[in-house]
Amino acid sequence: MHIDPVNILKDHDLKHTKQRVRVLEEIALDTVAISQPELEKKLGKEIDRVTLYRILNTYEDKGILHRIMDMNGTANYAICSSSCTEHHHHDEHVHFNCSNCQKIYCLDVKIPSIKMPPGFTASSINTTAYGICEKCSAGMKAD
Amino acid sequence: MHIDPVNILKDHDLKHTKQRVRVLEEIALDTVAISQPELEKKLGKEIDRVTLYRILNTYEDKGILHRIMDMNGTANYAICSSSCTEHHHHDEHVHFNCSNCQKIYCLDVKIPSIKMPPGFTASSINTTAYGICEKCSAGMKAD
DNA sequence: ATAGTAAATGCAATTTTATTGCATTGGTAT
DNA sequence: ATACCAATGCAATAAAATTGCATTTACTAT
Repeated sequence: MHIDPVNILKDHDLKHTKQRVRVLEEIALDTVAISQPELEKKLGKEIDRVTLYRILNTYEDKGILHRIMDMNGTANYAICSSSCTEHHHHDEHVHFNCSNCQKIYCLDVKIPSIKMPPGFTASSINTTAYGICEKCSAGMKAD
Repeated sequence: MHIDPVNILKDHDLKHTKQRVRVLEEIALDTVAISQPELEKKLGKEIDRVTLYRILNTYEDKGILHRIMDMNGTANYAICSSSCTEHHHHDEHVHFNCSNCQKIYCLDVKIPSIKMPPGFTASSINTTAYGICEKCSAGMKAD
């Protein structure tokens, strides 16, 4: 996937700052989602903790990133597919949370449609599988 | 569903204490899951904050409760179906998280089976739908 | 280019949430 | 009834998130 932070910012009417660019760069490095604590560890020297919170929030609001909660309630972030807009996320693919390396993958697998009981109206749906990822099962070496 | 806290404790070799009974009673009151903060609010006068944490953890370990993370990373708890054991949860039904009242329902809907990509081995899977629940759509009055 | 404006950042302070250690209390088996 | 061990409560600490404000930085119009 080709990520151009500068254009992403332009496209969403966000000011171009080095902190914002760095966050996008860092997240684009890997195809798997990265957790907020990891980001903090990597960028902590360059970007203030609070600023990071704020950047992640606006990115999520704007539909640039999507946020996946893992089993422990920590936020993980991945770049949204191009179809995401400010008010509707289309990250309706299956996530995979490795119980060995903790990484969260955005799988190229659609979430099957599910019939809701009468009275319940679903506007979005999220499914995440837990288990061992490909890297960990080959070699079983953590990260 | 018929819940007998005393027997549940016996069945899992847990000591019978009034705090443990109260937690189970409180959770059994409603068919929907209850969040940790809500529990704390309801039981805060009777049970110490720390004790509540510990009780919820042991219940989860023992397979008495299952924990569902909501969109905000807060833990919600519901009584496990009878088939849960200490080392394997069978809460493989769809959850519904109402964006109005925040309640989490355990729907009587099975999670469809999903084929994992090569290399990925799923041991459990979780899907939660977000939207408006039956109570909120009838009347649109929050809790 | 420059100045003006509004927004983004960093820092400090605060709040909320979670965890740990230890003395005391309370169940349970004998 | 007693003794033992686990569970509880309290205090202290740690970790995570939030808020307010002064300063800096990007963009716009001139």
